[in-house]
Amino acid sequence: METNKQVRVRFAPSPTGGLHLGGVRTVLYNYLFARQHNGKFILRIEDTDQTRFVEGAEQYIYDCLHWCGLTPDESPLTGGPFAPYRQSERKPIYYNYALQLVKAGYAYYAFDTPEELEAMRERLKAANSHSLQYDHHSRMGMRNSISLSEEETIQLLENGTPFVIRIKIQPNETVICNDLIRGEIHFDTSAVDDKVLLKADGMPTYHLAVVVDDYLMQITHAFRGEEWLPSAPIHILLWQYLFGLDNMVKWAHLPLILKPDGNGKLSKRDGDRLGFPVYAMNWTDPVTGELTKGFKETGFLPEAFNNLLSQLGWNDGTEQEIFSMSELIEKFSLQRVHISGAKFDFEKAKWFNHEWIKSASAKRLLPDITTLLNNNGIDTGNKNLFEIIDLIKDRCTLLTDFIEHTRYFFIPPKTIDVASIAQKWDEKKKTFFESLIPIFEKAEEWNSITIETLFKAHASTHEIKIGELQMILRVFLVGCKAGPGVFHITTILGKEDTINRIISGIKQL
RNA sequence: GCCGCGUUGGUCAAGGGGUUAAGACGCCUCCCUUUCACGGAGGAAUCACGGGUUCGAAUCCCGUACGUGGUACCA
Repeated sequence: METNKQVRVRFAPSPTGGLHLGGVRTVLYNYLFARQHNGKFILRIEDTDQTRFVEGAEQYIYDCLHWCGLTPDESPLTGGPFAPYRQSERKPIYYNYALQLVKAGYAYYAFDTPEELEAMRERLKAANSHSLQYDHHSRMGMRNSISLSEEETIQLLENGTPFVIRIKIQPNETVICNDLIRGEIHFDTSAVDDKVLLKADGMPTYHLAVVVDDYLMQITHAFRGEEWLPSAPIHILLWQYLFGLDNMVKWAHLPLILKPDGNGKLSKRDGDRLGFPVYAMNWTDPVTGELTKGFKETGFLPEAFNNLLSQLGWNDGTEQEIFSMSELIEKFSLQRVHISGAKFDFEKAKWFNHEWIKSASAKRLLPDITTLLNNNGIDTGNKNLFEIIDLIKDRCTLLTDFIEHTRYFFIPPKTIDVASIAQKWDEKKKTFFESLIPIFEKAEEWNSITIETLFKAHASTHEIKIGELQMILRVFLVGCKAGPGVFHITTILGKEDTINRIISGIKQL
């Protein structure tokens, strides 16, 4: 074990649109691990499938990582010592390695057309074969450099016949994946198929590209979703054939994030169906124009998003659930990453956000809230938003809740909830409020304590219980029975606004 | 079908031979507040099943069931 090697980890997404929360969690774990070990976090773009190119998808990934604060040390954007970091720009590299494998007898040319492959599967299905794979059973019946004579192969190659390069899997061998999270996993190569390594367009498949690039970019640890586990033997064999097992990355397969109801991997569709975001940020499909909501726009704080993601598959063994980024960097450990998948619970996700909003300073929240309110037609210019945020943040689970909870500070209620106070309203109370106005007008100081004192003194001279009066005042000011202490509200509203709303309220009853 | 992985309340989970099987979310009750929250105090609810091993199993072993991932010239 080369313990002195600098830790280098990578996130290698395919830019096909949207960034799933599971992807962000993979980024997070990579990032935490890199920071904890003073290593490097690399972003590599796996764009080898040219048929799946999506406009803007790569930029979107940068935007998401930026919002989350999980920015890579090396990427196509920032560059780095192992550039290029976009696989489409590394195309020639892979061909040479594929060729090397063919020469060594670990891979071979295959000339089968998609139709022939389909026919093969049909044939195997009809024969009741328990494997429908292109493998040691079936490859002799196909058109490839193993089944064909050398002359035929050369002829086909010289004729420019389209070909792929497939790995040649030897049956009856055991490949062991030593997973950092799950321990030893054994695979019998008899059940592994001859996967395509190099496609007919000269691009590598994922299998070849990860191995080659992880080696070339000196990656030390490879974290990826559990869905990759079945193809691990291919990658391990490739490492063995190309670069040696001693140089191989250490693998860690992360548990899946499952849909809340039923079972299966959480997908964008589940979010649409159940009404919660799955992507980090809003994503608009450039072709269909369809918008998929993101956590950011739903009103999540990036601190909360990272925090909740960190707990979806890991905990530190104590009762602590709220972690700052620096705590996570300090405490994260692969040993405590779970083995089994977790169903995503949006209620719990919101709880995390609520906790972060409650403990956030008004200063931290101010820029986000200002933008949010302004975008929603609320002019915050003449009021102390700082103070308002402090007053109401406890009742905001999502950032977007600030709209509803701050609106009445800026905009007088058009109508008030008459029904909630109508029964308590009588001539005596009307007189009380009418005579309250000149008292307020004459008030020299306008703060929560003096207003309350004035109000209560006036109530006692009228011999009315203050409770009901406060409720009425609240509805006059806010429009409904909600919000923080009513005298705090009058303070922020100011004398003029308070009096105007009382006058307006009396008129509506 | 075949191969891999998994299974502690509704959900997230701690616990890895002896525990009254933590805690959190959600739900319910009460207190605080003549509002809504926040906060506080309680409550209901769990080791998939069957065999072993053991004085003793949620914990170790083997089966079974169920779930899930893969089985593309997608990643």
